[in-house]
Amino acid sequence: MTIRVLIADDQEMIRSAFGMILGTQPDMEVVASVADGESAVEQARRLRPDVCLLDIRMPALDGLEATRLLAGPGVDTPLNVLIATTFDLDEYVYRALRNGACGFLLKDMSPALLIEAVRAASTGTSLISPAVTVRLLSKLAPARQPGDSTVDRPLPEPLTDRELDVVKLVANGHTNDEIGAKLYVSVATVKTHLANAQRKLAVRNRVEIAAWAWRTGVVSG
Amino acid sequence: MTIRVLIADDQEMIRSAFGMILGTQPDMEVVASVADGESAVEQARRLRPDVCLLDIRMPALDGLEATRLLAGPGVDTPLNVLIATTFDLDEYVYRALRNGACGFLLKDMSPALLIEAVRAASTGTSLISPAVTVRLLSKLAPARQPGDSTVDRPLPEPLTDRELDVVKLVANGHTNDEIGAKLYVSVATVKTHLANAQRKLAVRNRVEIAAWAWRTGVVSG
DNA sequence: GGGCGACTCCACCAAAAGGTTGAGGACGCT
DNA sequence: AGCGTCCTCAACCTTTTGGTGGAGTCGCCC
Repeated sequence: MTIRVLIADDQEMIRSAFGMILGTQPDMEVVASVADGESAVEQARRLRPDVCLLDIRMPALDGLEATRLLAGPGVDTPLNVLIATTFDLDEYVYRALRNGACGFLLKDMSPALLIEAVRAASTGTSLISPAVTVRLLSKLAPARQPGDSTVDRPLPEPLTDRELDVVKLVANGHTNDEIGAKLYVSVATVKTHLANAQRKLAVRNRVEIAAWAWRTGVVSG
Repeated sequence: MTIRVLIADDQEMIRSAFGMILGTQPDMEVVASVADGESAVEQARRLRPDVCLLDIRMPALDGLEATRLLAGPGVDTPLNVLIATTFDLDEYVYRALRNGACGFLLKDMSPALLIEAVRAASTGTSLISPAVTVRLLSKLAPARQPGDSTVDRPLPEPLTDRELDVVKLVANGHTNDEIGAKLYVSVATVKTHLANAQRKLAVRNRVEIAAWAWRTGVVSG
């Protein structure tokens, strides 16, 4: 069960380097190697490789648009797309991921990482260059900073199960009335839980409660 | 310039497996191998390894707390900590990263990935297990789903600059009064902007406005 | 059996947010 | 000049939230 890879990059050098790296793996095979976005989309649709390794800067159609055409929302049978680029711009990362890419690599990565990324992509999972990951993380969890007071040490007073239920619903934008209805309790109860949670989390209103819930991952997207 | 690694895991098997994997690399050296959190912190402080590879479930002191002690906010010379665990829980991921860990690995990863992660960690950069990354990404950019309607299309009615200012402050948990003070406008103005933003985003209250702001990355952390 | 914590609920009040309508000034575009 | 958009503000009212204090039930543990 070999992993079939399509490589798209306008630089001949890069294409052959990637080809050589992947060629060292017995279970990987480069099925196409093209120099522009239009050919990439064309070949990808015809050959349906397990992984499409796309550069961003390409003639005719850039890698981000190509990604959207191959893996974006609305595509019925999306392919696994891995973006590899020299340019480490947030804008690129976001657009790539939103367009359905399942990986974002910088060209200064090690060969071993490329191989791991391709392997991950072939199963639809994601792997992102360390340097990029650091920045993505900083958006999820503020970066480590000496003297930072907003630490995530375990709460001195942990939330009870019921409080957590209420907090989750608050984070989803529900009013106290709705929460009461959903949990089959009165509004008074909801308010009690909320007040307690508010005290325990040391926050001032429900928006901050919701913020805590989003930050810590108690609720998700 | 070898990379000195400390391994902490309560399972003898895991410790030796990790040791063997890292041992295959000429530039890596396991300088300590301990079975509980307290020893891990102790040895790490004494030996100052380049990378600390910690399990979460450990006697005496769990890996998350150990991470905080070695790399958390307030530590003057933080060490590079890599968390490796069997349990893929969001709660763990967030706490680990907030406590200063620069990586989060699942124990079902490939040896090659472990090596890459250690190498990345030794320079302070991050690498996260593919499976975990997928979920982290889904918080940044909604996951690809055929027929998904929550796509990254631009809003039919885009927010104005001022509305965005207000939205950001809402997402940070401020009241309308505070927002007015910060932006040097009256509360009435804040309410107007907020009402407009609410209509444009098609949401029902400020918590959902905040949720939108976090989802789309208008505000971070 | 007494204590404790979690969960439930009530009343009352103050503060904040949400909804509506209207209106004036600044700016750019045609 | 006329038009539209954005930003600003106001008055008025309803709904929702936040704050405080109290109170009853249940299950668990010592």
